[in-house]
Amino acid sequence: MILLVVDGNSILNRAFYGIKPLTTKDGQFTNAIYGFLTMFERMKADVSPDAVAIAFDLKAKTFRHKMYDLYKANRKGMPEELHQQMAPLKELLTDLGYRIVTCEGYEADDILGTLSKACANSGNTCVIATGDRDSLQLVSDRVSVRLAKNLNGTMMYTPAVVEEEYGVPPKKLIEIKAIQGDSSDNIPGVAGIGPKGATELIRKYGDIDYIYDHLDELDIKPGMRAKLEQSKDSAFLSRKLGEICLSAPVDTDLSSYSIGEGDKTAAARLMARLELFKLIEKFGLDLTETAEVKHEEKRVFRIESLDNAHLKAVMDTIQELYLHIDFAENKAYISTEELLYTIDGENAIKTILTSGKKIYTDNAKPIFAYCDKEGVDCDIVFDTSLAAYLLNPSSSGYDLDRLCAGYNIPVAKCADDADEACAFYHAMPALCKRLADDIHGIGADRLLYEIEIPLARVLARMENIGFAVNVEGIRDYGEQLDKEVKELQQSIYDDVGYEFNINSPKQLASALFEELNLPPRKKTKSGYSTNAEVLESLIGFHPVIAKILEYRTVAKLKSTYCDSLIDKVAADGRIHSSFNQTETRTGRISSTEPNLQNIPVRTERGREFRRFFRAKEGCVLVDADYSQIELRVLAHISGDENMQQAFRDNIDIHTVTASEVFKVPIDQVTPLMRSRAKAVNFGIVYGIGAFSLSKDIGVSMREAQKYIESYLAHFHAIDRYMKEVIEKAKIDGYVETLEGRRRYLPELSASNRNTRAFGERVARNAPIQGTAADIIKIAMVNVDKRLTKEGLSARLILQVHDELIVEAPAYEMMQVAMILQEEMENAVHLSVPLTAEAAMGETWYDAKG
DNA sequence: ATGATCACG
DNA sequence: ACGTACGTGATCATT
Repeated sequence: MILLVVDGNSILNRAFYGIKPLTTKDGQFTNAIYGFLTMFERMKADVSPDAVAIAFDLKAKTFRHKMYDLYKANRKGMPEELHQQMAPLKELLTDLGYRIVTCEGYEADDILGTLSKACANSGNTCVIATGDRDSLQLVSDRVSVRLAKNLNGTMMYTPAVVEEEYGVPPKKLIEIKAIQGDSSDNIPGVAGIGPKGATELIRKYGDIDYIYDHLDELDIKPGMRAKLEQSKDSAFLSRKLGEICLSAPVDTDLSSYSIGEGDKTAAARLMARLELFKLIEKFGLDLTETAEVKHEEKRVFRIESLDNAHLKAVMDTIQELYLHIDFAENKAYISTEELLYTIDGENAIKTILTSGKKIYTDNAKPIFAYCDKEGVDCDIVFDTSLAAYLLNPSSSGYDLDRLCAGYNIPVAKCADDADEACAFYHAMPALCKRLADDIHGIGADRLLYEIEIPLARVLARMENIGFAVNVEGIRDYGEQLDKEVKELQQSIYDDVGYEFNINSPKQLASALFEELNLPPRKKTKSGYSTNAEVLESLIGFHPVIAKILEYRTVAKLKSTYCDSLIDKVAADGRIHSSFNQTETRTGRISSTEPNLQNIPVRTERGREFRRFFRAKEGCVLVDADYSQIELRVLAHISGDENMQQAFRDNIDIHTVTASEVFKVPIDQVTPLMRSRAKAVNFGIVYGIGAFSLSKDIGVSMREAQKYIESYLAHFHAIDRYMKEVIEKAKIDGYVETLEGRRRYLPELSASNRNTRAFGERVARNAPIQGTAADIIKIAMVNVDKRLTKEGLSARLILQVHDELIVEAPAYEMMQVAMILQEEMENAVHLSVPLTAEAAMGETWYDAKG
């Protein structure tokens, strides 16, 4: 039989430090649990063990470990974020049917040693799963080690692999360590001899006993001999410290480790409480089991199919309509206390939607889209996914099953034979109440009911309408680009001397840095970087570089913006992008299939694409964008008088900034100064560092630092705000926007410095970016209202973060431009004016100012 | 499935 | 000593 022995603490450490922080809504850290179970599941699948033992350390206090403690004195204790994950992890492992092994006075290593030996002695096979190399000394014919490298990868060590890598058999590794030492474990070894020397000595002489017994006779250089002599005691002590105990008093009856039944329901429930929904799937558990059902009165509901004849009668008895619609199947589900009605057919769906009832649903946008297509209206007052998104925009999904599980909503049992999902449709009333309470609790009522839900309707209409495109134009342009790609490709092959895949960063790196011997600048995980920044620094070294940059640009335009855009044109000659409202952590919306928010604009060649996005016959596009919305928001929330004054005076903000940073009068600001100041303004919004700023604008770090200091000295309230927002976020655990949109920041309490620094930058940026998102969302809702109210046929068709595009009949053009400007500028009232400018034209290219 | 790259605000 | 600006999505290569 095969026994899998897991080095619990070491895998847990790997998981904790290898995965970025992950927490539940209330700040319980879960990344190590997630990582541990992911790695464990993978190893288990690889090994297919008959039995599993998971070893953990206790506080060790035996002789050997007292010595350890002495040497480990400067080892830091477990950070709190990791410590709090220990207990739930152990509980999960037990619930999943695995046995956890600990032993008073012994470390996990010793348990691995003891169990692996027991295995080998009884003629069985043992696989050790661990994250550190200490256990390699245990490898033998019957014992192998799987070393976890990261979340996905393990390395398998058999005696042959160990010998190949270290040059000695596994047993001799302790001897090497005795000489080499190990700084991470504070094993001293022999001062002055490193891995190479130690390995050579052991390969030649076998062990330190032999070496010290025959020190005078051996053929060792005098310097090394002196070092060995000096550290003799240390060498023997080190061997003792490094040697894993094989006789810890643990249960060595292997059958007692066979995988048990556990309590899968408890496991799934705990995972749900930890919001680790991916794990529930990974372990093949069932979410329906996770919700707590009351013990005595196990609630049951029945499913009843409702035909059109009875539909109206039933509807009359319902005040609040809890509704899920499956448009693919043309099926609606209405939840009541004891029943879940199912209603088939489009007519019935329309009857329900137009009943005038207040509708509570799990996904409003498709319902709005349907109503828009059908020219009817419905009254959706609640959407569980939007509510849950506002409660935590960092979650990975907002499906009913997850939400119920996360809230521990009692899910009644379906008495009939039905799809499991039905239980969650039936649970919607309870779920909605909980979500609504929480939304109220965080003060996000206006955000949900007056912004996000109405916005869902606007987005649905935008998706339905789509954006007209000139397919022929795109196709022609594509052919032109294709020609250029092929020419560049050939020219690059000629320069390099052979054909290769230019799109492969790996092959390109080898062409540039090996074949052409150009100097590499930067490394990535998988080799030398070939990104645009690197290539630009190499222009001048070789004519091929410029061609590669050109090739990249043209190939990107061709594949991303020609080929795929043509694919997405619907039968009506228009592109219908999807706008996702629950995707970003800042409150922005995102656009997919295709993404219309990243159509090129910065270079002329890319910008040409916008000529193919056009208004339909008889219409024009009206395009309005905010001027400096993020800096205006910053001026408002920081209360900085200087910046506010600049906006009130309507002076170009980058010029003002340049004047302050470079200490020259406004009229002496040069274009270079302005462009650098612009970079500083951007940097401030993103949570700047001197390093990145210097890289961005090509000045020394000292210089960049000076700019930042002058900036913050002049805009001193911004300086204060940037400090205060972090302090507050550390206390509250989240930051929020003007409208109360939250973003939780577990990163701020991480032990990793870089992670924490990241959290601080996010704390500075999220309120700004998020408030700007709030504002344009309000504007969208209001623009849509106005267009309807004034009886116009103009319609919003696209939003690009600070820009709105309306397709309007030519004769409505001026009215629409006014509406856009007014509604955008008056969406909210800040302590600085908001300005928006509208322009129009037949194509997006022409309409963008 | 993940990483590298690059398009946008 | 180390890493280094916020937020997205699509494509291609690679594992």
